[in-house]
Amino acid sequence: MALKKSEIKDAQLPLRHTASHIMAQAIKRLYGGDDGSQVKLAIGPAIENGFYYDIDMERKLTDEDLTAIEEEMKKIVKENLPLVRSTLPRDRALEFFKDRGENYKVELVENLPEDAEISLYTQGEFVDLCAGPHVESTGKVKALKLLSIAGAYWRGDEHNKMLQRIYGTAFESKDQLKDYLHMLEEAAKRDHRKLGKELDIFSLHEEGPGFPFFHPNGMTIRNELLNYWREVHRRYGYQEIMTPMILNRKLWETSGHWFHYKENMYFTKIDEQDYAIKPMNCPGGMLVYKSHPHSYRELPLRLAEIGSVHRHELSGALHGLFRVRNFTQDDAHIFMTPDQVEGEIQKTIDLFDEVYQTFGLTYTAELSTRPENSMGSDEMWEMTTNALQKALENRGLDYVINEGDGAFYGPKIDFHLHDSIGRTWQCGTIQLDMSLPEKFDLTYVGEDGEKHRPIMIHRVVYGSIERFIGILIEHFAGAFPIWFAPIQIKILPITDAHLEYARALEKRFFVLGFRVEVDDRNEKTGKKIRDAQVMKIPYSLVVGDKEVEDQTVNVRRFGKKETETIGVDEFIEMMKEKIATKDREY
RNA sequence: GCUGAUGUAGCUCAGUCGGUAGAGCGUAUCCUUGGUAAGGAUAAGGUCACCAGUUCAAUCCUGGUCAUCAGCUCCA
Repeated sequence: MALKKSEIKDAQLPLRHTASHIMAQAIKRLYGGDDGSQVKLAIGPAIENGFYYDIDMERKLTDEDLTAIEEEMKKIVKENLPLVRSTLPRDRALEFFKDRGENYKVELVENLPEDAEISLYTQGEFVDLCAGPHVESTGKVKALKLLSIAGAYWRGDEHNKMLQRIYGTAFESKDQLKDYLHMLEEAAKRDHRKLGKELDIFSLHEEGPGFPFFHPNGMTIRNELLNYWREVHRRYGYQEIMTPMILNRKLWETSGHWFHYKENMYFTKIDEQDYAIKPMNCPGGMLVYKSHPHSYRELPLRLAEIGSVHRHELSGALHGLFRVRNFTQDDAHIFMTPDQVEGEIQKTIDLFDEVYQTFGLTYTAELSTRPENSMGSDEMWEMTTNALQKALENRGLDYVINEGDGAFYGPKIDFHLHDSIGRTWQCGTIQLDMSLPEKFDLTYVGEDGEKHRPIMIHRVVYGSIERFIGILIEHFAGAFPIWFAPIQIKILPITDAHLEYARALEKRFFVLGFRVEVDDRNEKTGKKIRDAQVMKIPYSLVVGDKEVEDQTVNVRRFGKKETETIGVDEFIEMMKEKIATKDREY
């Protein structure tokens, strides 16, 4: 089933839209001066979880102002003002907003067609340009909260003036608001930057902004994810390659990056010649393909590369592991004949599906089609876009179509993962590329003995290992499945009389490849249990007189209060089983 | 990069209306040998992000730089 992006509507939309008008009205009342002209309104739409309004005023709003505005808004709700729709011809509307000094509204109206009827909504003394829809009166907004103040460019263009944007949210009932605020709290608790520090997974330093440092715990996660990745890709017929980090300017000129991606690249010189640090793996992959002639019999050729890339992202865009300047793509380039496209895309979707399911992540796919400034023939676009669409439909996936959102070199499918608290993350993508095979003059020899141009796709499943780890930290709230938990087992001897037994167990587990530690500190059991729980370690094994005598362990699973005494062999079998099946339950 | 905010011990934070700082956790040592979320004592730890300026004196005031945070823009 395909759905166009513009068709997705939120039931809370009218309510939140009205809330944004109420906020604008409150701000006008508080800071607008006698005629309201000291506050100029830009736009104020409803968004996914709330609403915002962009305003232009001298005074810089503070958190205290936010509280005052919220109070004023509650008054307006109490006044229960009806929202009345009216229309004006375009020239009258222009005059109306010019009189009030609302120059942003004037600009908005000017962009509407000459013969347009302009719709306005009035509530009490407040009138706003607006297409609606709204709820019938301000009293319907039963629960509202203002969340933050931030800067935003007029019309989203960084060359324009920066306005003040106030974010808020609104619901039909107080309970819904409470649930939403609770979800925000839960999200803050799971923040991978916080957990990454607490669980000693990674760190960031002033000495390298955007260049994450992975600690031993982080490397365990990384390596387990990559081991799994390699196992899956081997099964799906991929071969792994590695290409250099630094390559000559000539290559980047051929690929086009030297001209189109320069602001995002890092450069260096070797023997007086220009080199660039790779921001993408593709050009290197092209050289591998080109290193010898290919027959149609070799296709599809799937070359995978776990490649570390560097991109100079804007300083303000950096965000924990989600947005960094050095990240690792689980890249692959697949070269194929035109009639292999559909089947190969299907196979790729299967691979993605398998990987995401392993982590208990559901997803939605988005198909992005031809943009305005694109290269390649109409036939090629049609053929490739159809192939992507058919592959999606053959797999029975629900997907969203983003008209005109593809890359200039080809259509693409993006995979948006849904985490355990309902947020979505773009990770995997399958992009068709009609440009690079052309630029690098890639060929294969067909059945007819002639040279042909292969079709190529780029694809990543994890997207960026760094970002994916960040998502997993938040998805599991740091309580990872056994198979990639940094420490799987903590052995807690009750007194040092039991240390010898604990050490013997540790050795046995270590030999089996389990990640195990003994808490040999001079602390009470309660303290050791607490610390193991804080570190979210899957299994705490308490060993005392009873366990030594019976050769057992007392197992406490993370997050559970009850314990269970089982034989050591039984515990080992359970561990092996959970690891082998990548079980997400403890 | 832009707008706004923030930067004090390893972590989380308090504090000084200008006279070089404190708590809890963590760490070390000692006592305690304790059965499922924090046993006790003592100690070590800070150029108060960095660089200038004002001042008899700056962690505190002013300016700049860097980093982080909330957004915008951009994106894996």
